[in-house]
Amino acid sequence: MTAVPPARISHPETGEVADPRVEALVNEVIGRVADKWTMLILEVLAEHGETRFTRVGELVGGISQKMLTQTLRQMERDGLVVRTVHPVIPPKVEYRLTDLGFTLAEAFCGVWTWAETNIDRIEAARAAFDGRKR
Amino acid sequence: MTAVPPARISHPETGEVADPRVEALVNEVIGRVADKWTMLILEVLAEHGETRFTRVGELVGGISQKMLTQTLRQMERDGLVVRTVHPVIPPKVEYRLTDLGFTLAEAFCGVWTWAETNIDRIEAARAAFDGRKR
DNA sequence: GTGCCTACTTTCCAATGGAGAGTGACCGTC
DNA sequence: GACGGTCACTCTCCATTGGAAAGTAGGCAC
Repeated sequence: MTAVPPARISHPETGEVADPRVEALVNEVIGRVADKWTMLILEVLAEHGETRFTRVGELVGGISQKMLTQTLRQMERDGLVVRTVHPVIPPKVEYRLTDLGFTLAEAFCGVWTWAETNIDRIEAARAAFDGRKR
Repeated sequence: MTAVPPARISHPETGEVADPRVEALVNEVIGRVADKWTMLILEVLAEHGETRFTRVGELVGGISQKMLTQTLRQMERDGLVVRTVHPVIPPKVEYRLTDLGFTLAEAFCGVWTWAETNIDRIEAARAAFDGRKR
């Protein structure tokens, strides 16, 4: 988190950044992590702290139970969340971000604020595009 | 890009951030933009500047033509890229980021460096998880 | 007993994504 | 003048993914 490597953008024609092995791995990680539900869950866990299964689903909104379980499991496997099972009846399972998860949430924070500040521009662009083409 | 709103994370129990209408719109935008191919294309266009159709495909790697056209069209509609058709034979179409696209690329830059710096931690977490469960 | 609670799991079906072939428009070669 | 090549798609077929809804487990209240 300290010692951020030099920017990876804004230098066209300057050659690749690193060896292709790392490149491929990074792409694989991006593929896993840059998914709608992962981002949304990351956000609610960052905002609400330790949260129960169904509550996460409510806060995310519009997610099916299948995808909720699946995404949470994936995130647990990648070390982004910790799953705590309280052996009570009825069952109680809580999820919270690990340090790693938190750093990722911070990284995504920029995208979030970008989305907030640029919604109008996107909608304008869409309207212009749709108006032009049809 | 100026006047970044206060951080949206790290304050559990502090109540929601804004009105739910904006919340929903932001989620919709995130859903569109936080997609594997969009991120990857954004990255190559940020790094390589104006680029031709097939070249983008090569640089992204592993993307089908269908998804390439589809994602580029979507990005064009959202005002992230500009599509320039040179009326020559054989056809030549170039794509480049708009200012808006560039700001998004910058926002994603944090995720990129996060992925680079944390690959080892993710792999370790996965190994631990898989070892525990099987 | 019958329900109810929660966190899943399973089943079924519709939508998405990938592989690969086809298309159009023209040019250069034979 | 038929033939192949180039490039940016577009179309078709099929496997995988994702959503909706029902089922499961296991004990507790009635």
